[in-house]
Amino acid sequence: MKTVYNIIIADDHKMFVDGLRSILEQEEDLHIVHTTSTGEEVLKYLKINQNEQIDLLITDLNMPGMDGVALNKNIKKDFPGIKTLVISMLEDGTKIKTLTEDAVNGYLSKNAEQKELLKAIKCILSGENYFSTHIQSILVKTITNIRKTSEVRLTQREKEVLQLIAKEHTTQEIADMLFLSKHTIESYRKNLINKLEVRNLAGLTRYAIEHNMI
Amino acid sequence: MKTVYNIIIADDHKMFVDGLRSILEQEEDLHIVHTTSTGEEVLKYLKINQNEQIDLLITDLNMPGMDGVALNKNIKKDFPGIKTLVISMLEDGTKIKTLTEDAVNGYLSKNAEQKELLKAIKCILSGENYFSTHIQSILVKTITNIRKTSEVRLTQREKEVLQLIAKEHTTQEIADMLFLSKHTIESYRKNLINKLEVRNLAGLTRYAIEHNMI
DNA sequence: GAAAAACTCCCTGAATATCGGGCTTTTTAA
DNA sequence: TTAAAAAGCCCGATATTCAGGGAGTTTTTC
Repeated sequence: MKTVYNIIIADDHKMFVDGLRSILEQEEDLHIVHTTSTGEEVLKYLKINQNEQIDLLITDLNMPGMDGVALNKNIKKDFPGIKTLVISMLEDGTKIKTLTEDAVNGYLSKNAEQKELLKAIKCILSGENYFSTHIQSILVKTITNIRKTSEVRLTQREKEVLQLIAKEHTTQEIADMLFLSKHTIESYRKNLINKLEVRNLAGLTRYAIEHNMI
Repeated sequence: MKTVYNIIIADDHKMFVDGLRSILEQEEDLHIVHTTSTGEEVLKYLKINQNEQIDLLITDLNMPGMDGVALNKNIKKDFPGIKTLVISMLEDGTKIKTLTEDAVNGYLSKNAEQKELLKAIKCILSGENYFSTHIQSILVKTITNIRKTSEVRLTQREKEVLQLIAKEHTTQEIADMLFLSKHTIESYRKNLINKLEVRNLAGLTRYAIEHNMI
């Protein structure tokens, strides 16, 4: 008896999907049943074709609308039987971390070789997870880094004030906006400078932008 | 007589190269003679194999080391007979503009269809340039936008000062670094605030970051 | 229910930034 | 080539930020 695995591909870069298809079509036991360019379409397809047995979803990370992270989460919630392999341009540690927490089965960079792609797919279909040593090291780095930076967690109020500071508002203005004394805002400002280990307003602004708070 | 066109592909995403190859291999008149993952390799290959007639270079925009923009420029300088087609993930208006100024023959987004890819290649090989209407509109938008923002062009000195300001340096420090009076730096600061139409240090920092000057 | 964290407010002096001027030199364009 | 514009430079007055404290109230967390 010959097993054929059913695969769905989600990627808004059609050229990439075409490439992926031509690679997978060379394998006799891999069958692409559907390709979409958004995460929403995948879920819609699965809901309509519940009778169809899908084994693997290969998805891009960055897509318009529902991205790979959200899609993976939804899949694992509603269709836990489907394995997921995320393939991405970038090696975004935070997103990889979230994906692993959501039980993704593998992560591959788009600069991986054809050989590695097939290896990952085979690996996942046989029940194991696949993460290259490189991805693993990124994951570890991210987790340890998060642990380090999570010590400087800001409170809601602090975030609020920081945002307004970065938006060029003066202390007095912020005080008026939040119905607080200007002394209070000055305290926040001081605390933020301490907590974030910056020297001045420029540092605060940079922090705010880098943590996309504006 | 049957013409076969020789093509070189440069992209650090091997999976994409594989996909591209399998698409192009279906065409009888297209022949991939070489694939590389960096721009430097392309130039090296061309220098060594001068006798070989290359018709088209298909290159990614974002690559480690020499990127697509620099590669295109070098190709057009040293091997003006070779047509170039840049394929990129992102639709970066500024880079597209630079590319057109450097006589690139076509620009394609990676989310283009297989059909469009072949159309673009055929178009370029027949002597025309290929830019989709979408890319054209981005180009126009970028150019008009540049014209708009070019009114607030900063001098070299201003950029230098702005950078240092955004890096949390105080006026005195910057003055020391640039061997200028602190009053001078204060003037720059003032002028920058005027020119960039911001209110304070936070605005300057944001501008610097948004125009990736740090 | 106690301890910790968050939130609020206040003070002072020193440092720094901001604003409104004006001046000379270099570059650009009519 | 010669004005006009831009770049580079400086000053003083005022406003704001920064650093160092202290201290009471409310909310979370254990």
